[in-house]
Amino acid sequence: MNTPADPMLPVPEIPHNHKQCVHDALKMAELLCVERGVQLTAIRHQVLELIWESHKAVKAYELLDRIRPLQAAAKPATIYRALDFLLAQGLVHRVESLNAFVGCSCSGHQHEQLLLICKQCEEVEERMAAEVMQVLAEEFRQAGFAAHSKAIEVHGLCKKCVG
Amino acid sequence: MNTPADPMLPVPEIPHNHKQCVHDALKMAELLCVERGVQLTAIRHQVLELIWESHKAVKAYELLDRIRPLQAAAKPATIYRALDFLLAQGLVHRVESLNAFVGCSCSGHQHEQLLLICKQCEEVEERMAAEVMQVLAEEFRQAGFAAHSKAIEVHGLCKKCVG
DNA sequence: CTGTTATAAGATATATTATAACATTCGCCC
DNA sequence: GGGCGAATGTTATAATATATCTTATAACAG
Repeated sequence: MNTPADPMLPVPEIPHNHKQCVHDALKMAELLCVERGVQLTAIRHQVLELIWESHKAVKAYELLDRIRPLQAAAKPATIYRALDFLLAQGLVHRVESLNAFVGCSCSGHQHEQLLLICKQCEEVEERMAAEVMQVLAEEFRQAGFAAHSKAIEVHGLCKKCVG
Repeated sequence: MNTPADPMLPVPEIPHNHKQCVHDALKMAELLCVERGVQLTAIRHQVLELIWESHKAVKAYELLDRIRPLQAAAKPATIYRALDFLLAQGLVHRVESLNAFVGCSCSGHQHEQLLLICKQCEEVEERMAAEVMQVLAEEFRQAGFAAHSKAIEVHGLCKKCVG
């Protein structure tokens, strides 16, 4: 079942401490919002926390269901407004191809990202992929195209699921 | 209003003969369907033709409105089924980020594509971008990711609109 | 021509995703 | 504590997509 270690791959995976991971993301979000003078209100914070429950992309109406224990009166607009805010602050990404949302794992920087979306476990890995972005930029230049969007989504099987 | 010619850009644009362009695309579609032993039925042909009316990405319900003069009884499923077929045959692309559809300009080949989506004129340019795909493949290897999807969508301003 | 099988299309209903519009409340500044 | 803008509540509806069941047609063998 297990494939032998690939000599090309660097260090073996550090086991993922998700509690820590979420904690860091939330702390970072709080910090950034203070810095920027915008309000990470209770609802927005809760939505962000719900999104970070896993690394899977999560749907708006799923968030709605999951926030109801905390916000009994929540309506679609409640979620979409929180999402609008979080997207604007770069704290989450919208996964266009899934109509779903995922926490941004490097919220500090404005950046282009590559999103690797696993069809099996549904987790989304975010990568900077500087070289890809650079080659893309050259392609845009050739096409005379002024790119705005900054996310590239690719579906497939992640390392854990491809085994 | 006009920007001077950019010395980096190759030949000036060949004026686009859209009638020819559509004709070619439809002929190619007919040929491929015969080759593959699948049926390009009247509805499917009409939908493909409607999609090719422009190089803009077109919405399913817009197609529905536009096919009604020809197919008075058309319902959402009519369009979605035709689209499913056309997508399966690689004759059109789904633009995930717009929930819209656009004709595939190189239907013959199975291939990876870069879709340059103009925010202003809404046209979609399809490019092979071999080098981009190659660098991406290397990135996937590093991530241990087995990519399935083959389309990359980028929003921005096209050559005509950026001027 | 007729029966058989597979595929396509019609028809209805409903699920899912997202926004509009307007009212109300909250938090902050003065 | 009054005014202002941001945030949230509330209701309604728009836009996108699929499920399911029925009916029709194509293709082909006998």
